[in-house]
Amino acid sequence: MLEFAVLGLLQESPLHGYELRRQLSARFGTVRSFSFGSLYPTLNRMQSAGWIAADDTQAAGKLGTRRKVTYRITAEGKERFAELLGEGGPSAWADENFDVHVAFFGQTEASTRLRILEGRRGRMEEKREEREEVLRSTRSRMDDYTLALQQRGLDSVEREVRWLSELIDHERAGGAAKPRQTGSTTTGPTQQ
Amino acid sequence: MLEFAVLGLLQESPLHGYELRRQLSARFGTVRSFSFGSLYPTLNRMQSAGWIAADDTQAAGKLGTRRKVTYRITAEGKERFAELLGEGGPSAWADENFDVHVAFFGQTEASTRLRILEGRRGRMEEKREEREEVLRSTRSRMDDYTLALQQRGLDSVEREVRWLSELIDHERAGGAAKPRQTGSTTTGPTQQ
DNA sequence: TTCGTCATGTAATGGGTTACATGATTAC
DNA sequence: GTAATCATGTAACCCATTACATGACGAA
Repeated sequence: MLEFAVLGLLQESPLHGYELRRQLSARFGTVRSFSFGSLYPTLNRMQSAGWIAADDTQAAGKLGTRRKVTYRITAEGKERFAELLGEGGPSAWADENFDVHVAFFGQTEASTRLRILEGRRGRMEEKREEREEVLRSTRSRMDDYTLALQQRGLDSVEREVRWLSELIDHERAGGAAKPRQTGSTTTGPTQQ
Repeated sequence: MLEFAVLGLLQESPLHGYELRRQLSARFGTVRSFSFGSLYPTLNRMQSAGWIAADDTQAAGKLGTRRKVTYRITAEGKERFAELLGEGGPSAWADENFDVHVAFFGQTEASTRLRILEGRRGRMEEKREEREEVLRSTRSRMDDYTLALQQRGLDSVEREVRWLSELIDHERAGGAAKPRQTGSTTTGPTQQ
């Protein structure tokens, strides 16, 4: 996941670790933001694998002091990224990966985009079913807090299904207009 | 987390591992459901710690064949659970723990409940601010997919803030009526 | 008698975290 | 000159997962 995100960002432009992490939080912060303790070792691994390379054109202000290791993607890295982009199976619509895949949809083939969105929707529909069943069968035994939690859970799954359906419709229509949120987040804040 | 959830469920009634996992998925499935590979070792650890005990009243149908190890909570386990219930600091409103805490709010002190809800809201408000800032500053450079993702992220954070505010209001009012979802999930499905 | 599901467990692995350590650069 | 933040890295650990292995029980 980190690997995929890093390749995607470096595909756009070379970056050093610290800055990379900032972009990571901004772009994928919906999901999580990574710690340096996992970022730097990952960068080293990826370099060993040949997917990225350190730009040794570093400032060299004082002699010997290398700071700011800027990484760029290599040809092999681009290949690897393309491979990951093409991944349209279940792993692509798993919780940990889905958001990152969507973030790179701009570079993903249309058919793969559709597969991922539909796969994700299918999975969310299953989840909705499960949640509905739980609510149906145990509602009476639940206290108010558990109930509130369950309903919120169900609600957010339903919302995701709707959101996905909108995106899918746009895909099928050719993806001309911008897909928008179900709620009107942008127009008026916090009105219910 | 698993530990906390297990103690809470065993507090209600003794259960064996397999059944425990089912309840876990039903009650906390909003967050995640655990695999046996983590459940069973956890049960053994908790038994060693003295928080739970295996009921060896198992069926003994054939001699020597023990199946269905039913666990019950011990006095020490109850103490430990109470300790976890009382935890109202940042760890209680972290993503991984918050839902479980809410699920056990029925057994949590009112003041702790409020602390957790307000702590969570504070954190979500920060997150909202961050997301708004990202949208404000990079909207123009974002493609449609990234934008859709970002807006959905912001929307769900805003929703959580509203949900928390409702719960907090109910807490302050004495918690008489059932706290409800913002959207009308229960009344009419899938109308926006 | 065989298949599905109930039931328990282990081993290897993975993917991250926190805490720690170090030092340069910038702003006051 | 000193504090904040930029910047990189390591080591110990944690909590989970997957894959594997085993076997009882009930139903067709």
